[in-house]
Amino acid sequence: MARLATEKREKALCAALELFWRKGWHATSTRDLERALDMRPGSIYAAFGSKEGLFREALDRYAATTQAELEAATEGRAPLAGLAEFARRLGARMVDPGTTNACLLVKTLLECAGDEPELRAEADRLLSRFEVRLAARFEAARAAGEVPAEADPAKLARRMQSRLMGLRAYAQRAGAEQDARDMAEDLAAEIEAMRPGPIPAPIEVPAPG
Amino acid sequence: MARLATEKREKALCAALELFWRKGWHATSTRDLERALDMRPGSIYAAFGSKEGLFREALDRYAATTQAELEAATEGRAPLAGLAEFARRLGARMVDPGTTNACLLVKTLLECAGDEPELRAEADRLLSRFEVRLAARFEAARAAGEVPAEADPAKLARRMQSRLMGLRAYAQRAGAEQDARDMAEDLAAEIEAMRPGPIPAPIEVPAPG
DNA sequence: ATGCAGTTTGAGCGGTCGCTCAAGATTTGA
DNA sequence: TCAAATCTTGAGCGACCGCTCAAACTGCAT
Repeated sequence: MARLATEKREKALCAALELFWRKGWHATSTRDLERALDMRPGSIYAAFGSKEGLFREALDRYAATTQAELEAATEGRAPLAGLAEFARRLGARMVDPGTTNACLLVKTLLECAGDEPELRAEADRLLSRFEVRLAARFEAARAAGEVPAEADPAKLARRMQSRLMGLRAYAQRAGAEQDARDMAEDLAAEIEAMRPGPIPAPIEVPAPG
Repeated sequence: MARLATEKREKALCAALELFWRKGWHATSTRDLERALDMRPGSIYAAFGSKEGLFREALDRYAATTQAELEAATEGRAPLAGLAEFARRLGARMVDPGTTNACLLVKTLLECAGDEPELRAEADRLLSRFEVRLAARFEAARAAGEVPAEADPAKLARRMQSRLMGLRAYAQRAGAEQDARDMAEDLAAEIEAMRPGPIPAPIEVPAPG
């Protein structure tokens, strides 16, 4: 297996990620990839082994990027404030055409559930790893007294993960970007409201306007 | 275009729905369908026109079934109680292998976002129709005084839709059925808690045990 | 029994898929 | 300068894709 110059390989992987994210695993053909990476089939197979190998590397890269975004959002903030900031940044990134608003890991989890158990398992593993990071932040929140000592960080992480999955999937609907941003803001506000304050926040906030 | 005996056609459509739901649009081949429907290609094309025609009919049937489940869950209950019951029933149905725990409309929305704009639009339309039904229930809740008069039924419906999408997608993870059931119960409880009561429910319930 | 309209059959079409590999191009080291 | 090592190229393989259609089959009125 050949190794391209690191820089070129990175660029190719980035282009593959963009394509897979937009079109999904099955709908992306090797011909599409050849065009997007500006590489001939032999070179792609020398560098990445197979279409599946390239996809797995793209998945890993995607997950690493998302983790880095979590680090960036939480760094230098109190635990709950960091998690809220992450939700807000996700919302702010929701973009108009919407084909890549949903999480690639979720798209893969749903698309590869029927067959392709390895790809499904890989997406599952990466989602799990991210959830562990969320749980660590909630554990830090507990240690800092931001959430009750009896709260279960793993459960809170699960709930937040599920909420993020939902709002990002919703954002793939036509013209739903603003709605998704609102939901991200709601989620962020709910996370911040876990910190005990003078007035318990109501569960349902009346619609503005 | 030929018309099969209604009964046989229904059975074929049901088998196609099951297969499409499990494997998704791209991964389901016409050979798979021939096997599952026990029909030869000519008969399938005479009855449904094309693979896409069959898929659209399956989508419509799926959406109609889901709407019927909403009717069944809400019938004879107060608005909020009915919506909570629907969430609970969805949770109770989460099943072990998990390949069909996610919503077919969401799977289609995500899988067909890149190309296939018509299928994406069809899934979008059916999701929108369901959301309108949810909004009607929340509007009934407002009329009944179960939620504040200033609440926005459309926004509440959007939020619930997004939550359902999230928990059902989460349920496609390996071994996540119980977690999904818990989230469905949480959602149901939150919906019921919108009704003003003597004690405002806290946003975060400490984990049991 | 017979003719006919409607239905089902399955071989197989033109095309695309993921992928291979011999041959050519490029880089490397002496 | 030139041969060895390495990387790139692209024609093309076998398999499978969605789909067609002439032929065989079926049910029914006569």
